[in-house]
Amino acid sequence: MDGQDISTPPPLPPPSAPPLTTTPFLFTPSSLQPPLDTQVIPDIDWVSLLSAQAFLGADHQSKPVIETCPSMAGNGDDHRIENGSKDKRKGSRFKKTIRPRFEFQTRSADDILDDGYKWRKYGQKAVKNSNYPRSYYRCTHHTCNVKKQVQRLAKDSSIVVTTYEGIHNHPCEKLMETLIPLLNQMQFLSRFQ
DNA sequence: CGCCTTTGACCGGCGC
DNA sequence: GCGCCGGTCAAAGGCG
Repeated sequence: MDGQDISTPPPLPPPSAPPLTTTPFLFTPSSLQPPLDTQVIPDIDWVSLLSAQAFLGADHQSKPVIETCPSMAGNGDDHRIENGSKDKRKGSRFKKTIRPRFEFQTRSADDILDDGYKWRKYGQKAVKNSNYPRSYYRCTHHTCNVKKQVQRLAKDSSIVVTTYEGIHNHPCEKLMETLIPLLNQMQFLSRFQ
């Protein structure tokens, strides 16, 4: 368990909504090098993705849907191994767990996509075989430990590769702001059917 | 003053 | 065992 209470209402919306502000949207996981033991679902659309993420919210640990990879534990639980630590570093003392992970590409001039969540950058690294650094972000919500990585494609610098890892355990306020008037309108219209 | 980014150092995993 | 590499920490500085 990653520390979040998955018995209570599943996270609404999905861990990270598709970037609404970037066009055109590309989803071409097959063009990427999947990390480790990832399972890539080709030709995924966001409708199925949203369904998948809803499912992940209900039972993401036993049945990761999009991609999985060994990763540092998180989402609230501290999985640090407590033996003989010389320093207080967290990253090096987490045991591996499986966390849901998926990635997509967008063609955008901006590295940072407005996905409705608030992120804090905690690192940047130059990676091999790429002229562009990889940036590491963490969700700023205090109980949420979702991370994302952002990197431009070496072959096409206009494409940004974003990798999300983990499940948000809190609602996306921006998305709710958008959805609530829509839901109200749908309720209103449904009375005439 | 609080939050954020930047950046060098550190760590574990992995291949040889 | 060693070196490379990716991921993370945390101090320092910037900004509103």
